[in-house]
Amino acid sequence: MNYWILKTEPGAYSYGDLVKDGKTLWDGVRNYQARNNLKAMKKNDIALIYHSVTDKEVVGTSVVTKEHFQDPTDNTGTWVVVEIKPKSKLKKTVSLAEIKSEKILSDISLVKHSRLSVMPITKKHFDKILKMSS
DNA sequence: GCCAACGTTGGC
DNA sequence: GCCAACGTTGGC
Repeated sequence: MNYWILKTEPGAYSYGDLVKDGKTLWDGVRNYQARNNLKAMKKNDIALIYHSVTDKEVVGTSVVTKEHFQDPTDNTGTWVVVEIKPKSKLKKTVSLAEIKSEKILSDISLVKHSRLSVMPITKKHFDKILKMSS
């Protein structure tokens, strides 16, 4: 079981949209590192959903329901998607500022590689963020 | 194959 | 709205 963070601009697609849809294809990823992370995602892995730009906070968790396959919005065969469904909304969102203020979270990818849209997170860090959300 | 130019992302 | 960071593109 692995843990991930998926970043999205809530103006484009928010966690609320995911809840409303019940499931979604995480498409439109056009970055090789992010793609490689998508490819490493396994069914039942857990991903935190992070709202970038306007909110800058982690808002909920999701579950991988289908492992990677070709992105239907891409005809070059280069890019892939996974399917996820919502798991649970955080009782309290965890902001980027809060994450940065926690010493053990200060060097996670979310902070260090702010432009990467799909990134792994260790269980320890995942648990810490969940703890901060309750 | 190098690197300058350019476009995009995302925090502030 | 600005700008730093970074990835990609294209000329050489």
